[in-house]
Amino acid sequence: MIDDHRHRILQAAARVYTQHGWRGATTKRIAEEAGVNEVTLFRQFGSKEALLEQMIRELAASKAELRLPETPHDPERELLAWASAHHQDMCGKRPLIRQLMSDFEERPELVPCAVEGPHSAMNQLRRYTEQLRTTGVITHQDVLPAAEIEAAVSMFSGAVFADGMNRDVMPVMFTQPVEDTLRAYVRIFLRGLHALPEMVSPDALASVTPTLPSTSE
Amino acid sequence: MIDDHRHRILQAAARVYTQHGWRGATTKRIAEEAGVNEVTLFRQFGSKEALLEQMIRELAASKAELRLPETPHDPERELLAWASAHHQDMCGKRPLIRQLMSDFEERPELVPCAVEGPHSAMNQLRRYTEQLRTTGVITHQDVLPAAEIEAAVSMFSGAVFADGMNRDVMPVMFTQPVEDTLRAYVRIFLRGLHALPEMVSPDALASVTPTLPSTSE
DNA sequence: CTTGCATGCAAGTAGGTACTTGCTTATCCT
DNA sequence: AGGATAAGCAAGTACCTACTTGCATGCAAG
Repeated sequence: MIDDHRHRILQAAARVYTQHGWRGATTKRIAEEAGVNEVTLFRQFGSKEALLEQMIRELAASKAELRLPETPHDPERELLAWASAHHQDMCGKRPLIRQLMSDFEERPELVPCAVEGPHSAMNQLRRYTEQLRTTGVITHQDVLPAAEIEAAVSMFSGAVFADGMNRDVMPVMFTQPVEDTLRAYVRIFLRGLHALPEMVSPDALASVTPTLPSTSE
Repeated sequence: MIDDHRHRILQAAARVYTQHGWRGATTKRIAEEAGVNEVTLFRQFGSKEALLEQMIRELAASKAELRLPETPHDPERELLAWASAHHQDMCGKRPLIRQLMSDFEERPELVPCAVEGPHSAMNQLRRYTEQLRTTGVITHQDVLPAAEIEAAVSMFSGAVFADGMNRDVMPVMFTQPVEDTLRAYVRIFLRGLHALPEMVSPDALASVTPTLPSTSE
């Protein structure tokens, strides 16, 4: 019974915080939303700050349930699944994320727990990409600097993040449906890594030119 | 004198709003920050809402002063300049943008004016990319669907946005310095459009294989 | 010189905020 | 049956919030 109350209060706090932010999430509103007396809230959590912090920690801990395979088999399909899962997860949490980011200025202690989810997601992508390199899916590794691989990873995950965060408010900037867009992101990512068949087959290519530097610096 | 006061109040409002958000930007704080009496603020602007709205409209109107050339000459250099300018512009407004995005839930009327800047920036990039296509810098146009070009544009600008917004709170996710990262984004973008020399020269390529579909659908 | 006008200052209004206290009621465990 | 525990309710505290009012001051144009 008591756990049930705590749970309901935490859920109510999440809804109210998501809509109105830290300052707008008044104890009165949260109590009404949870259908409990305002005093109960203080008896259970001690203070508004403690309540909101616990709620945020719990919500931030939940992340998209998707593991990229240890060894890549079908990169396009697997990366699309990764992108879709995280895009969807982020769309669900979008208003919460927006409120959180605005609170970073006043409550920097929120940063670490808010950042944990995206961080682990990106590390998964990093490891997967490393596997692409070691298993030879990425051709021309010799001329592709490691920094550029790293940048491709952050570019890809950054684009997924930006799409999820901004699509609702800037429809003119995201003209294609989500799934098509993500598919294209995956292809551009892979092509950026030389992990997609280029306009000529790798075998034929090797016989034509030895190795051509890809940079023009 | 009176315009000077209005200006100082607007600037103070921007600073306070940036730090504390809409609810935290109290008239008392703004007046203190501006060094004027709180009553002056009401006599000049009528209400807190009117003041903040005007301030946001003015700030959102200012955007990075950089025009991509009508006809591309050195895409890598020009796109890097574009990305750098907008990244820097966004870093300057980062706390403001974060607050704005959190207010979208409660004050949707802010959306249009907040979105105007990024929108015009992306349209510039769109036009420039179209020029890349029509002037033939983008090879293999025949096999590159228009939707994928559009996705590349939103991927590139999304990545620049995500980098500018998140780099400060997630240093582990952005390991390389800004300038290097943006340069890599540009290269991956161009490679994604087949606008960078591939591992084999286009001439040699044409003689080896006729045209190979690039998609695996 | 005096008539406006923008400002400062002190005070007040009406409501909201987090949080507390004292008391009553319902429930569960032994 | 009895005693601990958690909940509800009404009221109150001390402070903050946007916003108003009345009055005194300074300054600039007629």
